[in-house]
Amino acid sequence: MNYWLVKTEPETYGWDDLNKLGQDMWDGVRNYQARNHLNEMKQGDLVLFYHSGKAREVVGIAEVVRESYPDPTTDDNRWVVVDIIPKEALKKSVPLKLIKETDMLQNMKLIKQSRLSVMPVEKEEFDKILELSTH
DNA sequence: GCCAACGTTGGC
DNA sequence: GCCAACGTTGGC
Repeated sequence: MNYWLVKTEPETYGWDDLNKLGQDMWDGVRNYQARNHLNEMKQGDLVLFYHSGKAREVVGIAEVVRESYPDPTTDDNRWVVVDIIPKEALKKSVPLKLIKETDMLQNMKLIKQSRLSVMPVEKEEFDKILELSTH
């Protein structure tokens, strides 16, 4: 199983929106690197759900329930989506600031490549963020 | 509101 | 094929 992180502007589409819908497709990705990561996602993979902009924190965990297929919101066949469901809200969201202050998380693409919207996360990093969310 | 990072576009 | 110009993202 693999681990991922996706970013979204909560004012446009946030964790609450996904929860209201129960399941949704992750559409709108228009960047090759992010697209390639979507293509690598497997059913059952877990996805950290990050709010960018004003919030800047990881708020929940989603699960991939359908692997990549052509993005129905465009005729351009270069782009794909996956379907995800909300799995678990973090007890306490984990702010970017805390991630930056945590030694083990220094190599996260979230820090190193701040514009990337879909990125892989190491299991150790995933577990560490869950740990940070409990206290 | 500013700016760094980085992707895309278009002229040559 | 290179690179300058420009647009967008996202942190500060």
